[in-house]
Amino acid sequence: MAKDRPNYWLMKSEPFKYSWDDLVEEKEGTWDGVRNHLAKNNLQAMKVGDEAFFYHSREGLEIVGIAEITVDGISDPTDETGKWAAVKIKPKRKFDNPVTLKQIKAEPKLADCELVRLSRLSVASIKPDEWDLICKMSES
DNA sequence: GCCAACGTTGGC
DNA sequence: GCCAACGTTGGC
Repeated sequence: MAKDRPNYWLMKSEPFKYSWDDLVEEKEGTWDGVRNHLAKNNLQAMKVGDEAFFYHSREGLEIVGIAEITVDGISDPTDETGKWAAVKIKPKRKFDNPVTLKQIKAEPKLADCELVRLSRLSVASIKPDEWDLICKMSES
């Protein structure tokens, strides 16, 4: 348990559509509405216990906290064709200091992460060392 | 509000 | 199967 690290992800949401506070209020939220194949692949690769950064796009442009996957591999309830995937998440920890996109771009080690490279991808994967670094950045 | 990047669609 | 046109997304 201790040595096996979960997978790490980054989930983007527009705060006026679905914000971190909305998730906290709901206690558990379904991450649906994804209509991008790469993002779908990432969603399907998620497992219960994986952790994901919660990122506010368009407004804020910062990672505001960490969510945990509570249910994996469900089909998107908003999709009638049944082709798209979704997961359920719950808030795990809010960052003391949100990590902004500007900070991430200013960090050479994060310059080639999926968030920066594929700015339009709504569900990106995060490497463990990138995860650690961003967590550290949120503490200072 | 603008524009660049990317995905999708449709004509050939 | 290629590629141009178009729509959408997201950073600025």
